[in-house]
Amino acid sequence: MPEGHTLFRLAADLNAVFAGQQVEVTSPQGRFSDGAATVDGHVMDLAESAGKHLFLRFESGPVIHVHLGLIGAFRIEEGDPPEPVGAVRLRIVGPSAYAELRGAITCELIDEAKMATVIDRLGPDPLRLDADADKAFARIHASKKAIGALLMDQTVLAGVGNVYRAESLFRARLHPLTPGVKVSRRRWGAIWADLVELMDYGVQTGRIDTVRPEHEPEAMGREARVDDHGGEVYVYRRAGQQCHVCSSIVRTRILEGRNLFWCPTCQRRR
DNA sequence: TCAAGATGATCAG
DNA sequence: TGATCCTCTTGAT
Repeated sequence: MPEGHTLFRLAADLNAVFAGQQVEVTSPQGRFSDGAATVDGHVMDLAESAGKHLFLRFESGPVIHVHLGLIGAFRIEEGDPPEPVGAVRLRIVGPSAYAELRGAITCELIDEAKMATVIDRLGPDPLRLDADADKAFARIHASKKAIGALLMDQTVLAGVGNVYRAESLFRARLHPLTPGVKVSRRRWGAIWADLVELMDYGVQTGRIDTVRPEHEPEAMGREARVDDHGGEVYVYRRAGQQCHVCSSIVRTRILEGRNLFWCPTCQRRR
Protein backbone atom coordinates (compact mmCIF):
# COMPACT_ATOMS: atom_id res chain seq x y z
CA MET A 1 0.00 0.00 0.00
CA PRO A 2 2.53 2.57 -1.04
CA GLU A 3 1.07 5.92 -0.04
CA GLY A 4 3.01 8.37 2.12
CA HIS A 5 2.11 6.79 5.45
CA THR A 6 3.57 3.45 4.26
CA LEU A 7 6.94 5.02 3.51
CA PHE A 8 6.99 7.03 6.74
CA ARG A 9 6.35 3.89 8.74
CA LEU A 10 8.83 1.89 6.68
CA ALA A 11 11.60 4.41 7.37
CA ALA A 12 10.93 4.13 11.11
CA ASP A 13 10.95 0.32 10.95
CA LEU A 14 14.20 0.26 8.94
CA ASN A 15 15.83 2.60 11.47
CA ALA A 16 14.75 0.34 14.32
CA VAL A 17 16.68 -2.62 12.92
CA PHE A 18 19.50 -1.13 10.78
CA ALA A 19 20.37 2.45 11.85
CA GLY A 20 23.96 2.61 13.10
CA GLN A 21 24.56 -1.01 12.11
CA GLN A 22 26.97 -2.50 9.62
CA VAL A 23 24.82 -4.19 7.00
CA GLU A 24 25.20 -6.66 4.15
CA VAL A 25 23.66 -5.24 0.96
CA THR A 26 23.02 -7.40 -2.11
CA SER A 27 20.77 -7.57 -5.17
CA PRO A 28 19.79 -11.24 -5.61
CA GLN A 29 17.84 -10.33 -8.77
CA GLY A 30 20.93 -8.58 -10.15
CA ARG A 31 19.34 -5.31 -11.31
CA PHE A 32 20.91 -3.31 -8.47
CA SER A 33 24.20 -5.23 -8.20
CA ASP A 34 26.55 -2.26 -8.74
CA GLY A 35 24.73 -0.02 -6.25
CA ALA A 36 24.51 -2.78 -3.67
CA ALA A 37 28.22 -3.58 -3.99
CA THR A 38 29.10 0.09 -3.34
CA VAL A 39 27.51 0.11 0.12
CA ASP A 40 27.86 -3.57 1.03
CA GLY A 41 29.48 -3.88 4.47
CA HIS A 42 28.98 -0.20 5.28
CA VAL A 43 27.14 1.32 8.25
CA MET A 44 23.58 2.47 7.48
CA ASP A 45 23.17 5.88 9.02
CA LEU A 46 19.49 6.70 8.69
CA ALA A 47 16.36 5.89 6.71
CA GLU A 48 14.14 8.88 5.82
CA SER A 49 10.95 9.31 3.82
CA ALA A 50 9.68 12.28 1.83
CA GLY A 51 6.23 11.79 0.34
CA LYS A 52 6.37 8.42 -1.42
CA HIS A 53 10.18 8.43 -1.64
CA LEU A 54 12.48 6.52 0.71
CA PHE A 55 16.15 7.33 1.28
CA LEU A 56 18.63 5.03 3.02
CA ARG A 57 21.70 7.06 3.96
CA PHE A 58 25.06 5.42 4.58
CA GLU A 59 27.81 6.87 6.79
CA SER A 60 30.23 6.61 3.88
CA GLY A 61 28.10 9.09 1.85
CA PRO A 62 25.97 7.29 -0.75
CA VAL A 63 22.19 7.16 -0.50
CA ILE A 64 19.90 4.40 -1.76
CA HIS A 65 16.80 6.04 -3.27
CA VAL A 66 13.69 3.84 -3.42
CA HIS A 67 10.27 4.53 -4.91
CA LEU A 68 7.82 1.64 -4.59
CA GLY A 69 5.59 2.75 -7.46
CA LEU A 70 2.28 0.96 -7.78
CA ILE A 71 3.32 -2.54 -6.87
CA GLY A 72 6.60 -2.33 -4.98
CA ALA A 73 7.00 -3.90 -1.54
CA PHE A 74 9.73 -3.61 1.09
CA ARG A 75 9.37 -6.22 3.82
CA ILE A 76 11.35 -6.51 7.04
CA GLU A 77 11.69 -9.86 8.78
CA GLU A 78 13.50 -10.90 11.92
CA GLY A 79 16.19 -13.58 12.00
CA ASP A 80 18.49 -14.97 9.35
CA PRO A 81 17.51 -14.59 5.69
CA PRO A 82 16.45 -17.69 3.74
CA GLU A 83 17.39 -18.30 0.09
CA PRO A 84 15.86 -15.46 -1.99
CA VAL A 85 12.48 -16.28 -3.57
CA GLY A 86 11.30 -14.37 -6.65
CA ALA A 87 12.69 -11.08 -7.94
CA VAL A 88 14.44 -9.55 -4.92
CA ARG A 89 15.91 -6.26 -6.16
CA LEU A 90 17.56 -5.30 -2.88
CA ARG A 91 18.31 -7.24 0.25
CA ILE A 92 19.71 -5.70 3.42
CA VAL A 93 20.90 -8.00 6.18
CA GLY A 94 21.66 -6.70 9.68
CA PRO A 95 22.62 -8.41 12.95
CA SER A 96 19.06 -9.33 13.91
CA ALA A 97 16.85 -8.77 10.85
CA TYR A 98 16.76 -8.56 7.08
CA ALA A 99 14.74 -6.55 4.54
CA GLU A 100 13.77 -7.37 0.95
CA LEU A 101 12.64 -5.00 -1.80
CA ARG A 102 10.58 -6.24 -4.75
CA GLY A 103 8.86 -4.55 -7.69
CA ALA A 104 10.00 -1.00 -6.95
CA ILE A 105 9.86 1.49 -9.81
CA THR A 106 13.07 3.11 -8.54
CA CYS A 107 16.04 1.63 -6.70
CA GLU A 108 19.17 3.64 -7.36
CA LEU A 109 22.32 4.90 -5.70
CA ILE A 110 22.47 8.70 -5.49
CA ASP A 111 24.40 11.40 -3.60
CA GLU A 112 23.17 14.06 -1.15
CA ALA A 113 22.79 16.67 -3.91
CA LYS A 114 20.50 14.43 -5.96
CA MET A 115 18.52 13.59 -2.82
CA ALA A 116 17.97 17.31 -2.22
CA THR A 117 16.81 17.73 -5.82
CA VAL A 118 14.25 14.94 -5.45
CA ILE A 119 12.90 16.44 -2.22
CA ASP A 120 12.81 19.98 -3.68
CA ARG A 121 10.48 18.83 -6.44
CA LEU A 122 7.88 17.64 -3.93
CA GLY A 123 5.00 19.64 -2.52
CA PRO A 124 4.35 19.80 1.25
CA ASP A 125 3.96 16.43 2.98
CA PRO A 126 1.07 16.27 5.51
CA LEU A 127 3.16 13.91 7.66
CA ARG A 128 5.88 16.51 8.22
CA LEU A 129 5.40 18.96 11.09
CA ASP A 130 7.19 21.71 9.17
CA ALA A 131 5.01 21.32 6.03
CA ASP A 132 3.48 24.50 4.64
CA ALA A 133 -0.15 23.90 3.61
CA ASP A 134 -0.34 27.37 2.04
CA LYS A 135 2.27 26.35 -0.52
CA ALA A 136 -0.08 23.63 -1.77
CA PHE A 137 -3.06 26.00 -1.67
CA ALA A 138 -1.24 28.53 -3.87
CA ARG A 139 -0.82 25.85 -6.55
CA ILE A 140 -4.37 24.55 -6.19
CA HIS A 141 -6.03 27.96 -6.25
CA ALA A 142 -4.09 28.95 -9.36
CA SER A 143 -5.21 25.89 -11.32
CA LYS A 144 -8.26 25.08 -13.41
CA LYS A 145 -7.46 21.37 -13.10
CA ALA A 146 -9.77 19.16 -11.04
CA ILE A 147 -9.00 19.01 -7.33
CA GLY A 148 -9.04 15.21 -7.71
CA ALA A 149 -6.10 15.45 -10.11
CA LEU A 150 -4.25 18.11 -8.13
CA LEU A 151 -4.30 16.03 -4.93
CA MET A 152 -2.47 13.24 -6.79
CA ASP A 153 0.17 15.59 -8.21
CA GLN A 154 3.25 15.06 -6.02
CA THR A 155 4.63 18.50 -6.88
CA VAL A 156 1.47 20.02 -5.34
CA LEU A 157 1.19 17.70 -2.35
CA ALA A 158 3.53 14.84 -1.39
CA GLY A 159 2.43 11.45 -0.15
CA VAL A 160 -1.25 11.46 -1.07
CA GLY A 161 -2.30 8.55 -3.31
CA ASN A 162 -5.54 7.26 -4.74
CA VAL A 163 -7.05 6.09 -1.44
CA TYR A 164 -6.39 9.29 0.54
CA ARG A 165 -7.51 11.34 -2.47
CA ALA A 166 -10.89 9.59 -2.69
CA GLU A 167 -11.48 9.51 1.04
CA SER A 168 -10.39 13.06 1.94
CA LEU A 169 -12.61 14.49 -0.80
CA PHE A 170 -15.54 12.42 0.42
CA ARG A 171 -15.01 13.57 4.02
CA ALA A 172 -14.88 17.17 2.75
CA ARG A 173 -18.08 16.56 0.71
CA LEU A 174 -16.24 17.96 -2.29
CA HIS A 175 -16.80 16.68 -5.83
CA PRO A 176 -13.46 15.46 -7.26
CA LEU A 177 -13.97 17.33 -10.55
CA THR A 178 -14.28 20.72 -8.81
CA PRO A 179 -11.64 23.02 -10.36
CA GLY A 180 -8.81 23.92 -7.99
CA VAL A 181 -9.54 27.62 -8.45
CA LYS A 182 -13.02 27.08 -6.95
CA VAL A 183 -11.63 25.57 -3.72
CA SER A 184 -11.61 28.22 -0.97
CA ARG A 185 -8.76 28.65 1.49
CA ARG A 186 -11.08 27.61 4.32
CA ARG A 187 -12.11 24.44 2.47
CA TRP A 188 -8.48 23.62 1.72
CA GLY A 189 -7.54 24.22 5.36
CA ALA A 190 -10.11 21.63 6.41
CA ILE A 191 -8.92 19.08 3.81
CA TRP A 192 -5.29 19.56 4.86
CA ALA A 193 -6.11 19.15 8.56
CA ASP A 194 -8.07 16.00 7.73
CA LEU A 195 -5.17 14.57 5.69
CA VAL A 196 -2.78 15.24 8.56
CA GLU A 197 -5.08 13.34 10.90
CA LEU A 198 -5.83 10.45 8.51
CA MET A 199 -2.23 9.92 7.43
CA ASP A 200 -0.91 10.13 10.99
CA TYR A 201 -3.44 7.46 11.94
CA GLY A 202 -2.25 5.43 8.92
CA VAL A 203 1.34 5.59 10.17
CA GLN A 204 0.28 4.32 13.58
CA THR A 205 -1.92 1.48 12.35
CA GLY A 206 -0.43 0.59 8.95
CA ARG A 207 -3.87 0.74 7.32
CA ILE A 208 -6.17 3.36 5.84
CA ASP A 209 -9.35 3.66 7.88
CA THR A 210 -11.44 6.70 7.12
CA VAL A 211 -15.00 5.85 8.16
CA ARG A 212 -16.20 7.79 11.20
CA PRO A 213 -17.76 5.63 13.96
CA GLU A 214 -21.29 6.96 13.35
CA HIS A 215 -21.08 5.88 9.69
CA GLU A 216 -19.66 2.41 10.18
CA PRO A 217 -21.76 -0.13 8.27
CA GLU A 218 -22.75 -1.94 11.46
CA ALA A 219 -24.08 1.31 12.88
CA MET A 220 -26.04 1.87 9.65
CA GLY A 221 -27.47 -1.65 9.74
CA ARG A 222 -25.36 -2.93 6.83
CA GLU A 223 -22.77 -5.64 6.52
CA ALA A 224 -19.22 -4.47 7.14
CA ARG A 225 -16.55 -5.17 4.58
CA VAL A 226 -12.84 -4.49 4.84
CA ASP A 227 -11.31 -3.90 1.43
CA ASP A 228 -8.13 -5.61 0.14
CA HIS A 229 -6.10 -2.56 1.08
CA GLY A 230 -6.83 -3.39 4.72
CA GLY A 231 -9.13 -0.64 5.94
CA GLU A 232 -12.73 0.52 6.06
CA VAL A 233 -13.44 3.35 3.62
CA TYR A 234 -16.32 5.44 2.28
CA VAL A 235 -15.85 5.33 -1.50
CA TYR A 236 -12.46 3.94 -2.55
CA ARG A 237 -13.02 0.84 -4.70
CA ARG A 238 -16.70 0.74 -3.66
CA ALA A 239 -18.16 1.58 -7.10
CA GLY A 240 -21.68 0.19 -7.51
CA GLN A 241 -22.18 -0.20 -3.76
CA GLN A 242 -24.29 1.93 -1.42
CA CYS A 243 -22.77 5.00 0.19
CA HIS A 244 -22.36 4.43 3.96
CA VAL A 245 -23.97 7.84 4.61
CA CYS A 246 -26.81 8.39 2.09
CA SER A 247 -27.22 4.97 0.39
CA SER A 248 -26.66 6.43 -3.10
CA ILE A 249 -24.61 4.24 -5.42
CA VAL A 250 -20.88 5.09 -5.38
CA ARG A 251 -19.64 6.11 -8.82
CA THR A 252 -16.33 5.67 -10.62
CA ARG A 253 -14.51 6.98 -13.71
CA ILE A 254 -10.96 7.25 -14.96
CA LEU A 255 -9.28 10.60 -14.31
CA GLU A 256 -5.80 11.05 -15.79
CA GLY A 257 -5.35 7.31 -16.03
CA ARG A 258 -6.34 6.51 -12.44
CA ASN A 259 -9.58 5.19 -10.94
CA LEU A 260 -11.61 7.87 -9.24
CA PHE A 261 -14.47 7.18 -6.80
CA TRP A 262 -17.12 9.48 -5.31
CA CYS A 263 -20.68 9.62 -4.02
CA PRO A 264 -22.91 11.66 -6.38
CA THR A 265 -25.15 12.80 -3.52
CA CYS A 266 -22.70 13.54 -0.69
CA GLN A 267 -20.27 15.13 -3.17
CA ARG A 268 -22.56 17.17 -5.43
CA ARG A 269 -21.03 19.39 -8.10
CA ARG A 270 -21.68 23.05 -7.34
C1' DT B 1 -2.05 -21.48 -18.23
C1' DC B 2 -2.85 -16.91 -19.24
C1' DA B 3 -4.70 -12.23 -18.97
C1' DA B 4 -6.09 -8.46 -16.27
C1' DG B 5 -5.61 -5.30 -12.72
C1' DA B 6 -3.46 -2.79 -8.85
C1' DT B 7 -2.59 2.43 -3.49
C1' DG B 8 2.70 5.33 -9.27
C1' DA B 9 5.38 7.99 -12.29
C1' DT B 10 7.57 9.15 -16.64
C1' DC B 11 8.04 9.88 -21.48
C1' DA B 12 6.71 10.49 -26.38
C1' DG B 13 3.64 12.44 -29.47
C1' DT C 1 -3.54 10.96 -23.57
C1' DG C 2 -1.63 6.56 -24.21
C1' DA C 3 2.23 3.44 -23.70
C1' DT C 4 5.44 1.60 -20.73
C1' DC C 5 7.82 -0.36 -16.70
C1' DC C 6 7.96 -2.93 -12.15
C1' DT C 7 5.76 -7.85 -9.63
C1' DC C 8 2.25 -10.50 -7.73
C1' DT C 9 -2.51 -12.11 -7.12
C1' DT C 10 -6.89 -13.34 -8.75
C1' DG C 11 -10.11 -15.11 -11.80
C1' DA C 12 -11.31 -16.89 -16.32
C1' DT C 13 -10.51 -20.45 -19.67
